[in-house]
Amino acid sequence: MNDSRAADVRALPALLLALSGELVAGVQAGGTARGFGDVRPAHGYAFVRLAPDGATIGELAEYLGFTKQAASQLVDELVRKGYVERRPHPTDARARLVVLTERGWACTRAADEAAAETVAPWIEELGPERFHTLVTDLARLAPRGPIRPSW
Amino acid sequence: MNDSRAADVRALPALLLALSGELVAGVQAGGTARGFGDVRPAHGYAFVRLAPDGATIGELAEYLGFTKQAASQLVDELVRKGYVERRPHPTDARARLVVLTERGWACTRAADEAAAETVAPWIEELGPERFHTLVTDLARLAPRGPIRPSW
DNA sequence: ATCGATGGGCAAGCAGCTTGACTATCCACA
DNA sequence: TGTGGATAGTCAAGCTGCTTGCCCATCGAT
Repeated sequence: MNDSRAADVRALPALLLALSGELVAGVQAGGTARGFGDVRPAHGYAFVRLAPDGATIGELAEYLGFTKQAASQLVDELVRKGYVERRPHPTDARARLVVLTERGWACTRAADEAAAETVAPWIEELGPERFHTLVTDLARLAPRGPIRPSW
Repeated sequence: MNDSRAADVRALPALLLALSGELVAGVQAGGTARGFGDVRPAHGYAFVRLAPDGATIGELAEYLGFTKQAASQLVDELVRKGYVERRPHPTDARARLVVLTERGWACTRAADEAAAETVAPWIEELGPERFHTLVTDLARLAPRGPIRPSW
C-alpha cells in the first residue's frame, strides 16, 4: 500500500510534465495551423494577462515574472507583428496601456480552439465523468497565481 | 451538461500549466535548499536521460530536442560544476560516454526528495485514494516519449 | 514649488541556443 | 585491403531573449 503510494509520488512529476508539454506543443501546432505561427509560447502567457482590459508594461512584467525592459521588448515584437497596440493610459500620462488588436483577439480564440482540440482525445480516453473528476481535482491542487512559463 | 464539459475544457490548460509550474518551482527550490542551486531545470531533464547508464552527446541531444553542439555545451557546464564526467566510449572511439559523478547522483536524489516534498501536500489535499486515481488517469493520458523543457 | 517615487524607454551585456565547417573514426563494399 | 560515405563530436561565429544600469517624464505628498 505504502509502496504503491511511493510509486505514485515518483511517477507523478514525469506525468505532469509530459502532459503539460504535450499541451503546449498542441497549442503551438494548432496555432501555427491557423496562421499564427509567429507567436511563441511566452507570448501566449502575455495574452492571458492582456486579454480582459489590457495592462501596463509594469503590470505585464510583474505577471510574467521578468523585467519591465523584457516585457517592453516583448510588446515591441507583438506590436510589430500586429497583435497588440500601445495606447495612452486614460489616467496616468507616464503609463501606456497595452491592448490586443483584432488580430490579437483572433489569435487568442485560435489558441483556445487549439487547446480544446488537444484536450479532446483526453476526454475520449477517460470518458466525461472521470475527466470531470480530473479537472476538479487539479483545480483543488493548482495555485491561483499567474500562469508563467516554467521551463 | 455540455456546458460544464466545455467549462472543464477551458479550465484544464491553465490548471495543468499552473500545477506543473508549481512542481518545477518546488523542485528548483528544494534543490537549492539541499545545496544544488547551480543546476537549472534544463539540467534536470538531462539527468533523467543520463541517470541509468550514461549516454553519448548525440543521444542526449536527441532526447533534449536540441543540437549536439548545445548538448555538448550543457555537458561542459555540468562537468565544470562536477555533476558529470566524460569517459571514453567502450566500443566506439569516436564517441564519449557522459556519466553522472557521485555529486550528480546526489543531486538526482535531492531532486527526487524535493519533488516528493512538493507533491506531499497534494496527497494531503485529495486523500490517498483520489490521489491514486489522479496519477492513474494522468498515466493514461501522458505520452511516453522523452520529458523535455516545454516552456 | 519641491522632491522622492513610479512608469517606461535606451544601450550595452550576457547566456543559451543554432548554423556551418572541420577532424577523427567507423563500417560497407569493391 | 583500402577507399569513400556516414557518424560522433568539437570549434567558431552569430542570433535571440533576457538582465542590468542609466536616464527622462510624470505623479503625488508635503
